Amino acid sequence: MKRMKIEEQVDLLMQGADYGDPTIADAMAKELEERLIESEKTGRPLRVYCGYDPTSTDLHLGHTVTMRKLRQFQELGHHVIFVIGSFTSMIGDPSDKDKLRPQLTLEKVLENGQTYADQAFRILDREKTEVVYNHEWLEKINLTELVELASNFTVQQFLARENFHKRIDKNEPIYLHEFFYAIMQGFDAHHLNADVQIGGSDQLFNIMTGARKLMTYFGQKPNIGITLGILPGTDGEVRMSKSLGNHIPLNTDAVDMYGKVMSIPDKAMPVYARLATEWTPENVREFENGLKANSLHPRDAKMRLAFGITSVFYGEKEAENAQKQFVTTFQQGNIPEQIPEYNFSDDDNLIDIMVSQEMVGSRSEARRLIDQQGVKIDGTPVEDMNVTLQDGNILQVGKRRFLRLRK
RNA sequence: GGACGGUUACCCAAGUGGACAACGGGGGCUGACUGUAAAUCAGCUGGCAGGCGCCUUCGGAGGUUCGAAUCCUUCACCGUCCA
Repeated sequence: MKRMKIEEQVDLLMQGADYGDPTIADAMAKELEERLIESEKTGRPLRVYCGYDPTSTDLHLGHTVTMRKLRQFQELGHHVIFVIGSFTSMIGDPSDKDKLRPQLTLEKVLENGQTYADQAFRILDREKTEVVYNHEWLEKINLTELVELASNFTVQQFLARENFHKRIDKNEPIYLHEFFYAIMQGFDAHHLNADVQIGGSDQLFNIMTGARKLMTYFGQKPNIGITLGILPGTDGEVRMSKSLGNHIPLNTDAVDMYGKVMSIPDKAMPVYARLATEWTPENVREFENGLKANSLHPRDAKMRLAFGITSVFYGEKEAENAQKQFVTTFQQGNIPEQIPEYNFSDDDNLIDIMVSQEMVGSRSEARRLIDQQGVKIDGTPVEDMNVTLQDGNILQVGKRRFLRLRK
């Protein structure tokens, strides 16, 4: 990977970038190319950073999109800085309007940050990653400095941002400190003397207007922004998020991850390929073209995708096993090799077991599923909920929940 | 400081005295079909019970009423506008 041609590098590093405006995309790609050339000449690695607000400690696939990008830089020999938004997350970013973020204590933030970073090291090279906390410099800014920083911006610039613009039209509140958010982020870039900043495409404004402007003001070369597309959740529509329940968590197992990827809608496959795999731009293009031309069967494509993503986190062996399980269970409708067992007694009836083994949420739900032919014993739908159970019976609830009954 | 509006189930969002366990959409679940847990179609989606019953739920607490998510009082939180 080390000796890639510059244009190949640019191609790889810009993969998945989304600026919503081709002019910016071209400009950024060009600047990146220049800086890569310069880096190669001088031997100075680029300083690349991405900031994370550790409000949740449970990472999912969506979080890994920017991390993977950092990883690519890392592999090309550049210096990666993992910024934990210890200051910013204490304030809370109100642009996520739907959730009221609790005010976290610094202690809690540091703790979360650590967990966060630990999970991130499934992707990043721990040895080569510098982890920093932005409260270390941001909390030292005094009012005089803040006013000075703020004087680089006009209200109109902020109002031009679509996000704010829309909210004004809809008569929704915009808090003053939301404006500071971009300034703080810009200050991070300045403080770190960053060459490249990674973020989601929702960070375009903060990076372009905030960071680049402030860096220029401080006499630095403005950092290059690589804003990546947003990974949709398993519904294929909206951004992946735990609270929406459409996420693919990292803390799970290979079988589950594989299955979850298989459940995304067909139309989401290209985005996943671009943002969530380790594939080269060439592989991705081939994948997309295959889908478009129908030369690649959608089911096989999705299996390739699921395999590719799962193997990043669990290795090829585990991914292969997950794939095998998937094929036997869902494609062929067989029973998976490994299923939990339960020792029942004569007092247990079917519904009791389903409830106590958490195969269903309530007795009513159990009844409903039986009505719907969704409960099977040894492959036969249960008609009567008072069936006599026998040692060795396989109880199946829905498609995915299995239990071997033992007496 | 003033005027006005909001708070409904996992999410969004109807409902302004009885037919409301509460329209609709999203999500989730089940079934059929298939190309996979995709797409499409159909059903289900508070709990307990299981033959037309009971209990809990519409920001909190009280009240009016035979009867309230709907009216009144009060508290809390949120928002918009004017100053």
